Amino acid sequence: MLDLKLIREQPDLVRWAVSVKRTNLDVDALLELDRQVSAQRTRVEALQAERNRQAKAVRDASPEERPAGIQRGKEIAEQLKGEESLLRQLEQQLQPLLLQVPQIPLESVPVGESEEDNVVLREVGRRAEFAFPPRDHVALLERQGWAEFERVGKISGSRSYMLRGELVLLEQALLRFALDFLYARGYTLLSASALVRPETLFATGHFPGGEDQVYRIEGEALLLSGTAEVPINFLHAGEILNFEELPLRYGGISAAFRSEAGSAGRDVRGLIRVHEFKKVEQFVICEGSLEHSMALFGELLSNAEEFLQALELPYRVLQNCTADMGAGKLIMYDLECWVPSEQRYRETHSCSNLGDWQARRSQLRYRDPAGKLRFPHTLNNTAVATPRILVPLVECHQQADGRVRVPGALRPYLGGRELLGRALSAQEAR
RNA sequence: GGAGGGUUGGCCGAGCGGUUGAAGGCAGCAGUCUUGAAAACUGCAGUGGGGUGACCUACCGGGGGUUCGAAUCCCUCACCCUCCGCCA
Repeated sequence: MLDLKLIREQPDLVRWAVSVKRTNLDVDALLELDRQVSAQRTRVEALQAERNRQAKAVRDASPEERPAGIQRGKEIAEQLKGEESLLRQLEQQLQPLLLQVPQIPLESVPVGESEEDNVVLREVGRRAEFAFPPRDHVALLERQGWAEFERVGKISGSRSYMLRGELVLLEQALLRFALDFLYARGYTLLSASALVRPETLFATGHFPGGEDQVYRIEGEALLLSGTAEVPINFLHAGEILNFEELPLRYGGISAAFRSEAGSAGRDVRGLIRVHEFKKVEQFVICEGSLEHSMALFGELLSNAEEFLQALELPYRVLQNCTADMGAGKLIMYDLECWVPSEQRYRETHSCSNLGDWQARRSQLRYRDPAGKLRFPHTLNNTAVATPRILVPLVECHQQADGRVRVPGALRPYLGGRELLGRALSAQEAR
């Protein structure tokens, strides 16, 4: 959500944002409706003032004057009823439009038309060279007995998976490493429920627009969130935060659910795109200035990069262009890890600075040192998401014999083991 | 699932249907006093919307209703607490 004043005073800026973000929003219709709401509000308030005056007059009236005063009050109340209901109608028309107004991207963000226009900022780490034909993660997992792909379909349908054996431990190691990693950097850890109310999804900006990505619980007004960003963002909703406690740094672990409506046929095989996964998310609430939030954007980004470096995974940093960055975002970088079987990078992390866009929707404020109420900035980035991260991890660290080398950072979580799996025979490994 | 009690400003906590936007306290800001600080005392001070301004208006968990007039009465939803039942 943007400040209505900004929309009124700089409609061209908003039109620009709508255009470069490929949003479908009629800014002029919004402005016209806003004018109608303002005019109607003025009418309603004038009537309210009259009603209040009349009520006081009745209170102070002599018994003889009273009936006439009450009659007059009734007339005002009757008229007010109609005008108020019209105001409510207009406001209800305006509200959904306001929720669609995108954040103005930073000037530095490349303007683009699709994800094709995202910009590679840098590539880090050496892509593994294999002296043998590398297997893809599905083949690797099946041969090691590390996953159930065939049977699980009868339990949960397509895009489902079940990890098995040592891979369960590897997944837990990754999650635990991510938590320790953030804890060591002063992040407050949260173990969050994915079960959330609809307003939490409006607050983050997933709604309106992302409704078909989210699972609903039948008979309940609850939904299954696709990221801990949703519950964490709403944790302080409606509060006035103490300036001294900013920035709030959170590391939240949760289950994550995504319907993947609209991705039919894409990545149906393996662990890249599944309906349910586990994620450790970084989430920060900071002072509402670009100076602060961009510093923290850098922090969230380098946390993720250091994490990937600790996993010894080659990755690249991508700056998302305006068309591929989501309505609420000021700026967004994706981290993509190298997947040998596909000979390309796949997204594992997504780092965003939302400015005050989410905070406005969440009624989240703080009092600055001058005593003025201000909206903070919010940011988020993945710390780790599994099982997706397992794809580059097992593929990049696979050995000729089908075993998987454990990067040093994870060994403490796996009893010091350097290799997972059993050496496959030449026949098995085929 | 059943029964009852609650939700008021940054926090705590009063509040007969009509000078209550809301007592009082704490915290905050300014001043007096003091070498300085503390204490004490005095004053200022809620949030959003509208107006150049005096000022008007809304907000006492959300929504709806009764009334000339609602923080106060009614309905409804959410949440919190207590007891009973069930339960990983």
